[in-house]
Amino acid sequence: MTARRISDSALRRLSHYLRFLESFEVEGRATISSGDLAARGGMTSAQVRKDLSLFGSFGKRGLGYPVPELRARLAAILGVGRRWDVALAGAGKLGAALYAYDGFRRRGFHVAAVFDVDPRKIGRRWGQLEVEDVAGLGPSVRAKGVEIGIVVTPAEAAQEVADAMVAAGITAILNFAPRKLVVSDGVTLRDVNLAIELEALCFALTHEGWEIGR
Amino acid sequence: MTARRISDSALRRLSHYLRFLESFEVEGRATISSGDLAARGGMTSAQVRKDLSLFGSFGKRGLGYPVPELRARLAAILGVGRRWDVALAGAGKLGAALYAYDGFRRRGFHVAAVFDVDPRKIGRRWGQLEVEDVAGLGPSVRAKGVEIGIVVTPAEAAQEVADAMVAAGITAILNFAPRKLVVSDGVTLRDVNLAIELEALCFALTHEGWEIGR
DNA sequence: TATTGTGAAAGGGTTCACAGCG
DNA sequence: CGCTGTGAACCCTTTCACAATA
Repeated sequence: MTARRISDSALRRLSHYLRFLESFEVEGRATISSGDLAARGGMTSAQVRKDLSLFGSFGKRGLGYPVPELRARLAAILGVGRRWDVALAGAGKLGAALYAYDGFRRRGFHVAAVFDVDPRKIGRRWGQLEVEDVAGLGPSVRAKGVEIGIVVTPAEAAQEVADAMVAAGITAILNFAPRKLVVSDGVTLRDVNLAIELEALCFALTHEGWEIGR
Repeated sequence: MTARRISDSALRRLSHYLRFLESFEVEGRATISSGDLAARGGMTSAQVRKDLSLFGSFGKRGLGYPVPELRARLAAILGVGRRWDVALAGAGKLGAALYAYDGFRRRGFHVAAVFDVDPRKIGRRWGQLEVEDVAGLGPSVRAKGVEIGIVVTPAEAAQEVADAMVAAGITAILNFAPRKLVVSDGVTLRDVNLAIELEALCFALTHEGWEIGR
């Protein structure tokens, strides 16, 4: 166990396992085999075992894995057992949708600040929060101890906002703006790019018979 | 050229190349080398050449690629030169954000129908559209010739809605619901899962020093 | 006996390096 | 000479297969 590297696909699978285990736990299952866990998500049993073995051995040979225990270990591995404070940059429709998204809160993510440039939006109340001027992002983020930034600005503003987040000490950014951002080493950046996903669908529709691989 | 398979990562890169080329074209550049194109997105020149070579040879040795021509070829390869009719299932905040998203329209995606189960939402006007009862999804999608479905329902309703879409002849689905969907062979499914992206950020924050691979 | 944990093999994506050509 | 196109090498991920063991 304890490697220094995990592939993006393996990391995504861990998230899936966690969700599957949560539902198995609700169903009252005490143990589960790698095969049953894999079946739930179209993976293979060997893959499940390899993925888990990156972090230790949690199972019993002949029996499988104890469901509540593995669920707890996975949550700890992913780091989702605690509350995480998030800053939203961009008080537009997408920002509002994310803010209202309930699965967010349920997973321990707490929107601690919302920023925008638009004077008509600044000062508006969002639940307990007030939309702040993006100019004050640095001090506000520092004061609130925010660790995760979400960029939901137009493409043009995204890099500038990301820079401000990094300068304020944020080291994990989720970017929804359709533009490639550059961040310094040590900052984790993930992109959700609607255009790319839609173009992949168009490609599939246009090239019947082609396979889109892992 | 003309393979039968492309990796997901290569396909995503093609989308990036297209966007880079569009901006190079606006800047008035006539030709561009694989190195310059790669530099824009942190890729390598060999990767650019390999990706493009899947579909033909578009460059001139010693010179590079003609910008407008390659842009057009890429757009054709991705299938984004035309209008695509899209159906949105879920008239909630996220659906509304996507509906209003301008990059959408600009890329040729046209929301042709919006569906929901909530009687209070059904019948409401969304621009030119009226929110329809999801019970009538099949006939409506068929009548309008919709080819792409976007699922923005709660997790519980997602599979049922996807099934209805497939039954109505849709073969390309973008799923925003945080749940693994099962679709028949021949249907292309892509997921945008906010929980997974956030958990990946938590993992990175929790495991300083770990690298998250491609 | 059923199932894990894991080396070894296979598969496939990326990088290298260079021949080919404008 | 500069840059593309591509076979070969390399590297990483997935799959296989089996010894270990509850």
